[in-house]
Order: sequence, then C-alpha cells, then structure tokens
Amino acid sequence: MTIRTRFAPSPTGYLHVGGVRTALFSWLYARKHKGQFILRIEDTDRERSTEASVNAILEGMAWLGLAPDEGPFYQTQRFDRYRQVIKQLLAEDKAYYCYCSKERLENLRADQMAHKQKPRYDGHCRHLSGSPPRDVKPVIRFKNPKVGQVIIKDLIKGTVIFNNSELDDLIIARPDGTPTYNLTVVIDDWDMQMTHIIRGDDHLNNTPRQINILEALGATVPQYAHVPMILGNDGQRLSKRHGAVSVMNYKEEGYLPQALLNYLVRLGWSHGDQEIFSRQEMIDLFDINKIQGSPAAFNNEKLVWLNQHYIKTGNPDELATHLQFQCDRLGIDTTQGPHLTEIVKAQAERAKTLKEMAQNSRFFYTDAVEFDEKAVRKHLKPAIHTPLTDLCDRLSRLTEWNAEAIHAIVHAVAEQYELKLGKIAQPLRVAVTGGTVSPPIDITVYLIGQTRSVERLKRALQRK
RNA sequence: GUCCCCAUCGUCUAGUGGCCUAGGACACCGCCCUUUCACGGCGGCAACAGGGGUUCGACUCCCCUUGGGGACGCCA
Repeated sequence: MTIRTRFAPSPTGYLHVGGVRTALFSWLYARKHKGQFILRIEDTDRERSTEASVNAILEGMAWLGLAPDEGPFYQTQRFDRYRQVIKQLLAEDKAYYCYCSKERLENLRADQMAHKQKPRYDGHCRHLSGSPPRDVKPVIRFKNPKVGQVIIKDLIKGTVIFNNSELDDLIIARPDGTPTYNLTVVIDDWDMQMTHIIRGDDHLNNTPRQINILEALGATVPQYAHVPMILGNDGQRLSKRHGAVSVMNYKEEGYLPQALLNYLVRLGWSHGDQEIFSRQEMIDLFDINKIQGSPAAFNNEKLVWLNQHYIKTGNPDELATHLQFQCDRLGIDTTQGPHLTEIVKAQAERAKTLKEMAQNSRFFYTDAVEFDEKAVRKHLKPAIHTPLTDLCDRLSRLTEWNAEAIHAIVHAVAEQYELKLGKIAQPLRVAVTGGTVSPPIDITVYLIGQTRSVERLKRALQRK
C-alpha cells in the first residue's frame, strides 16, 4: 500500500508555524515511505477564504521546499461531488433536513449549559413528520449513531474512545446547500485515498464524527496521528500575540528555511540526542512513534541558535542569495564593492540572522559611514594621529592589496610606535567602519578596498 | 460546565522496571582563547507535579488529586 498524506489548511490567514510543523511531519512521513504528499486548500468558507491567504500558503511551502506530489486541490472546485454525497446520504436516510431556528438552538444551548451539560443538538428534526415549514431554508444534519462507541487507534495518542452519546447530529450542509468542514474532509480524504491523517490534536474531537460519516459512506477509515499544539512562551496556545507566527515573517527576519525546519522537527520529535538534521536525515530518521504526546513551547532562542549554526556551516554562495534579499530590503546597494559571498565568509561567525548580517555589513557598500561618537571619542584620540597617518600612508602605497599585506602593515606600525595591536587596530576599525565591531581588521580593510579605506582614514583624521 | 488529550531542568528533550548519585541541547553564569564583535574550548547552575498502589526494585506500569492544553459553530 502506498502511503498518502496531506496538508489541508484553510486559507483564512497566513501560513502559521504550527501548520508548517504538521505539514512537515506529513511530508516527512510520505517521503520516508516513498509515498505521496498532497496539498489541499480547504476553502469552503467563502466568507473568510482569500486569495492572498492561498498565495501565502503556496509561497511559504515553496520557501521551505515542502513541495506536494499532488495538488493544490481546492474544495470549492469539488462542490458537485459533495452535493452528490449529500443527496446519497439523504436518500439512504443517513441525513435529514433540520428546520430549527437559530434562536431555538441558542436557547437549547443556554439551557444545557445552565444544567452543566455539554451543549449539543437534541435531534429535534431527526424524526420530523408531516409537511415541513415552508418559510425556512433547512440545513442538513448527519444522523450520528446514538449508541455504541468510536475507538480510535491514534499513532501518537494511542487508543482513544468516544461514546456516541457524547456526539450529536452535526450540520453537513448550510441552507444554501454548501457543505461544511466535517463532511468535506471526509469525502476528500476518502476520494484522495489518504492512508494517514497527520494533523493538529485540536481535531481529535472531530475524529469520531468523521469516522462515523466515513462508515456511513462505506469508506475505509484511514490511520490518524494527532500532533500536539505548539504553545507560546507563556504556555498558551501559540498565536499572533506571541509575535511572529507567519512563516514569511521568518524569511523577512533573516532566518534560513533549513533552520526553521530543523527547529520545528525537533519540537515534539526527537532522535536520541541529535539536534542537527539535514533534510535527508530528517527523512531517513523520522519516526511517527517518536512524536511527543504533549504540547511543546516555542522557544525563539533555540531557533536563533540553529539559524546561526546554518549560517556558519552553510554554503557561502547560497547564503549570499539570502543575504542579497536582506540587503535589498534594507536598501543596501551591493553592485559596487565586494562580492556578497566574501561578506558571508567574513561575517558568518558573527551574525545570528541574515538580516543582522546585512545591517552589520552596510559599511562595505556605502561611503556615508555613520560614526559612533562614543567609539570616536574612545579610539580616535590625538595621540593616535601620528601612527594612524603613517598607517594610512603605508596602505595607500600598498601595491598588492590583500589581507596578508594589510596584516603585516598593521603589525609593523604597532611595533614601530610600541603600541599593543588593539591600540592601532581599533582606531583603524573605527575610522573605516565607523564603529567598533567588524570582522578581523585586515579582512575588513581588504574587503572595503584600498581607495575607500584610505579615503575613510583621511576623512577620520580630519575630523579632529 | 461536559468530553478528550497531556505532565522529566526556565525551554526542547533522552529515558520503555534495575545501566539514573537522571544524559544531551538552547538559554544563563564563570574561566580560557583573542586586534573589536563573535566563533571555539573547558567548567557550573538546573528537573522526574503530589499522593496512593503493583513489584525484590519505579522517572518508567495502574489509580486518584492537582496543574496545563484542546473541543463543545450554519469556522476549519
């Protein structure tokens, strides 16, 4: 049997990191077992679904490299099929029209709550006789079994039992005939031959209803794996108020897709003590049985650590493309100056995100260097003028412009004026970068270039 | 309120009855390295929610309590 999994988001917002994690697990499970991963857009709620959200989902999945083998499918394009099933259910007396007004339902609910009961439909229209009221457009409800129980063998939660008496007759079609979620998922998972449903455990309570519908339809019940929710740092379910939850937000903030994926895969899943997983390792080592049953809190510090890890160890050319994206966003023109790959090599060990790297690399590309006044006061004192002038002079006469030669000059000047290396390197750094932080001074000066470095040194010397 | 799920360091986790005076990672704190910032190296702090069982022996199995999360929509 070929394994088939799916990711089925509703396009009512942005692609959320929680959604990405379940998508990742589904994708990994399919990849691992040489199966197929399907993307399905659940857009039956036409009021809330937007094209922008659909695009955000597609864009996010593409950025992360979680390509579907089939789809995206859209539920709004399958309405004929849903109508057909509803008709069949009605004909087989497995569903019925309900004419209850919203007021009646509200009163019923309030009454049940007052009596400390779980609010649910009382089956008022289940056995309607006589002619129905003509002025109301009815909804259609599924006839849920009244007795017995539904036993779910969940791959993550284990055996979960629900009594049918806890369930009610859910609405499967609105007055305008459009189908609702619990019906459409079931039909789609069936039609699309899903073997494993990997989704958030907020759906665990929907599962018995869905299984009952599946059985009424004579469909095969798939295997379920309910993944726990992701919590924010306050232990509450992760939401917008915890900050960045949209995947594209992470791209904008300078995170690498691999870092996000690696972070997410380790959130609720583990393989011994291993922390770093390449894409291939994730696929090879992924095991659904090792997914934690308890919810996990999102911890940005660890994501940052992973991001830095991938910046340090990643391919400089590839990282350069990500850095270019950040430079463009920050308005840094990189057409004049060192190649971005060189910047990546020089900065990799001192940036947690690509955005930070871009911000800290501005001085390589713009002559409008902003001086950190505090650094100027501390390092560009009158006493340093003579050695610095000498240094500037030697740099300007250098014929072989490379880091080694620059290194030698800095050392020579330090020795000549009997200064500790830092006493000459820091003033030089402030003069050419404007601040006290940069890659090693010889590399920094080399990358800035001879003309620019000398000009900046002269300009700094004139400041006094 | 009812039903469902869950429970090891601050956080992510290892642990499937003896290997645990509970291991790793992030964060945090020291020290070392060092021309800045970092990287790196070494070390430290820090947890089995509580109570009953089962057992020769429980972090591991069972029950209860407590705590947290979820569901209870003509949303998905």
